[in-house]
Amino acid sequence: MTESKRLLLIDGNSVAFRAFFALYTALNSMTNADGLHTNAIFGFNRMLDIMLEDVKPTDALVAFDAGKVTFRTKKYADYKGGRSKTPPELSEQMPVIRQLLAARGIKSYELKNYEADDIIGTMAKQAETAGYETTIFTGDRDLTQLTSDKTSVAVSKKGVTEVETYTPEHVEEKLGVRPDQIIEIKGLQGDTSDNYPGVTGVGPKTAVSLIQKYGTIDGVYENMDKITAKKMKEHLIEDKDSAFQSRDLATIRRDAPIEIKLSDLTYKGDQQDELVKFYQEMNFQSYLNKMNTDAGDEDVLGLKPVEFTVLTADNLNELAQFKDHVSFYLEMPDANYHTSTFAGFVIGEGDKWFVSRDVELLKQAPVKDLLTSDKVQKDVFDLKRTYVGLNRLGIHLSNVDFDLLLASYLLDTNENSNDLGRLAFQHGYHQIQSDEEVYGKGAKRAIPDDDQLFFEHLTRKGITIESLKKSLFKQLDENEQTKLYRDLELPMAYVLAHMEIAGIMVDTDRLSAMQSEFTELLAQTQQTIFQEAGEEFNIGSPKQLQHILFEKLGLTPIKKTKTGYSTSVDVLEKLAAEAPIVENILKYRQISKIQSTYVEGLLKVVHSTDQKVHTRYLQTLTQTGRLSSVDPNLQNIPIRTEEGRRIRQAFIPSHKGWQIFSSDYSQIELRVLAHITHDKNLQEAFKEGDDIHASTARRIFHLGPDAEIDPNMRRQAKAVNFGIVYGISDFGLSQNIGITRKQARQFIDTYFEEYPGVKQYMTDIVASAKDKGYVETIAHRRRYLPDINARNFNQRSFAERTAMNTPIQGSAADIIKIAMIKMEDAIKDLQATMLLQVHDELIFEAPAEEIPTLEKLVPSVMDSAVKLEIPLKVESHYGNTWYEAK
DNA sequence: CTTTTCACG
DNA sequence: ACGTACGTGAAAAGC
Repeated sequence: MTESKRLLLIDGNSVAFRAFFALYTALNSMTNADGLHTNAIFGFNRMLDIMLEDVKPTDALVAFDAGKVTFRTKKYADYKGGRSKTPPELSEQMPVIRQLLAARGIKSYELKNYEADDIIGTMAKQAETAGYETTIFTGDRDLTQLTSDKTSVAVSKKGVTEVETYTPEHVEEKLGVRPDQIIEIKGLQGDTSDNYPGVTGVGPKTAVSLIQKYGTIDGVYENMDKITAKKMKEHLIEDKDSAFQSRDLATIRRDAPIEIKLSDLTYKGDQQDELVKFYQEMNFQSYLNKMNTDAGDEDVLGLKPVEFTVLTADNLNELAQFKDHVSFYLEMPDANYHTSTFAGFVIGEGDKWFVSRDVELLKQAPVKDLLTSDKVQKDVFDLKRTYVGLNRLGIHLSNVDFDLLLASYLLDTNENSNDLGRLAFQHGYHQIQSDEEVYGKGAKRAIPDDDQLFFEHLTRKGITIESLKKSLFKQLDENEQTKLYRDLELPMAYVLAHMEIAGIMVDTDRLSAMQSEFTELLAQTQQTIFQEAGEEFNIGSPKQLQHILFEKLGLTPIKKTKTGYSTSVDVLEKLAAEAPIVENILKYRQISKIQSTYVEGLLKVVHSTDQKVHTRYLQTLTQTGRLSSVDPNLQNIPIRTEEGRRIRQAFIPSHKGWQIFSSDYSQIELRVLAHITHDKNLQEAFKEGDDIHASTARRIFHLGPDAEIDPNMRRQAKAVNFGIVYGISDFGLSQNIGITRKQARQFIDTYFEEYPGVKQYMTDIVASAKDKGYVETIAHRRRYLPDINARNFNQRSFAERTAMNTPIQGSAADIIKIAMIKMEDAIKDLQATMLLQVHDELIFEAPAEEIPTLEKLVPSVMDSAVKLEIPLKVESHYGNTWYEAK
């Protein structure tokens, strides 16, 4: 060998398929002048770039499937039967992908009666003989059977850029068998997506263990006398033909009658003229100028130049030109905008953009007037962040019309990002880079020193906000989400900003006292555990704990995790009777959790300036419309155990003589369920003011109206009610309350008989989700469920449960948000301040003399937030600390 | 950077 | 037969 040859073999259909779905959300925004969809072509090209860069091939081939009929379908008519057909939006792109390949100097090939796999298998074999290094690129894991010393298989995982590369060692590590044994596994377990059966009752686990033992399917049948499991043996005998046939179907051919030779595969590289023409036809601006041609005036990344003016004290007055409208972006490099430094800002409209690193300028009249004006509309990215940032500079942002981040979140909770550039890309706008690309990531992330670079990026942010406004508003309108945006989420951003800025006072002395107390307790418990274990070890390490419990002390493992035996609470509780050490470990875990996460964690984030914690509510994160809380998370402060609950003693009012006041919705999710299902029986219980879990117990256990409900029945009924809200499964319920799956099934069946409206709703909502692809809340909040029609049972089941749960959890989130907006207005003349929201609960601080007013006012605002078919119920508590407000 | 565990609704 | 409850965030360990 004089020079090394590197061959790149690409599975054209499977990669195109991956590219299409990776950019599925961009489907409608990516079309060329002729209306041709281009997302798969674009994605394919991106993936191609990555592979070419990675492999630097001397030779390359893209193999395509020749059509539906192959030698496999001739042998087995149902092969790949039942597959939903390729979407027309993808089919139309397939021939164009071949044009792309031609322009990029790569040969494509297909062969009648054979699949792309077989072409690749055959070519890879020839290449091996000829001493080539081969890389196969595909979206299909089945091709990993072709790995060898000379051949690796790169499988695209998710998105366009993520790839997992398989070598024989990696295959063995991941699957537990050698590459050549993959077909044996497939023969036994079959393949649902290719639609061949294998052996009944044999799934991946069984198949792998059989092949590990006997090497091949032939080996299995030669050793039938050693197989003791009766049912499995019967199935193996029964399905013997099927096993061999399935293996045959799974086997990629390495001797397909291909008419091309290795020497035909030379990678010629980009055909400049042809490729320019192609990119122009596809409207691929970014690629066009990556090629460094003069076909446009963009830079290497395909970005058109932008113009900006650096704002100074001398040209401030130019801002007076903006009379009706500006886009504004305030750059704060750290995620936490309560403490972040300020890096700069951009403000402007159309082709007039002003930028600066000096945020002090914002305090000057012309800029400040613009931002606070009720006449000039502002468009931003992340209103709450911008509001809090400006508030720190003494500027009260007002009259925001468009928030790109918020609007985008409402349109699709799945495809959302806090990165303006990345989010813009998802909406089909490419004239900006992501922050990650410009600023870097991880430890290297930094605002560039280069003014030109930084200011251009800022300017593009302003332009991006302006450019996407119209289209996103239009989409909100089409989704009937304008009201949700304008009357709910946009006002919500201000309310949350006010709450975050207010913060809640922390009694650090109290926390410090608890810290010493827990340190002592932990030390004691630790010593006891070491004695019981007979050695010292790190109790906080699951790995070391496993060793002590299951190896040294010989306790029985109950549950496995990916890496070993589980030591979680439910496991330890079952083991508690076997050894006293277990109880102590549970105690240690509980205290050390409270100590590290709450006592020490909270002390770390108290602002030294005001002795308060200022959380950030993430308004655009959850899939259901709930808020989440970070830095610190104030939505998971302990309450269920007394030791933990004491943390709440450290949350106190910020003024002397004030109280903490809290109101929570009682059973809001079940009430929402009663409302949206219209179930008569469930509604009746709420209208009568019954104890809902007792009422459910009465029904599912068929008890008379006067019968006593014992606590255990009520507990079980409560679990059933929870299960219903979560999208019930018999397994889940059985696990939760420790009954058999059969009993759980019985409970569920009875529940549905007693509450037929609920049953009907569950059926309908799943059907509707399958039909429309999304579910909605009462305020038209939307959640798309791409997996609702998945062939994979687990993915599909998960999506179905989500379809049942999201309208309930999400509508409850809508309700409390509406209440919060009304609340801010209702208490505006009081000194009382709203501080926290914990999903179904609002927490305030107020002077003691206002408590009687709040006791009437707050519940009335909350229970009248929306009109449902059943009443809402609110309970209130107050005290000197959050702990006492119970 | 991922995994495990555990805190909340 | 599959392998699960729904929605979150933080800490620590161990790669």
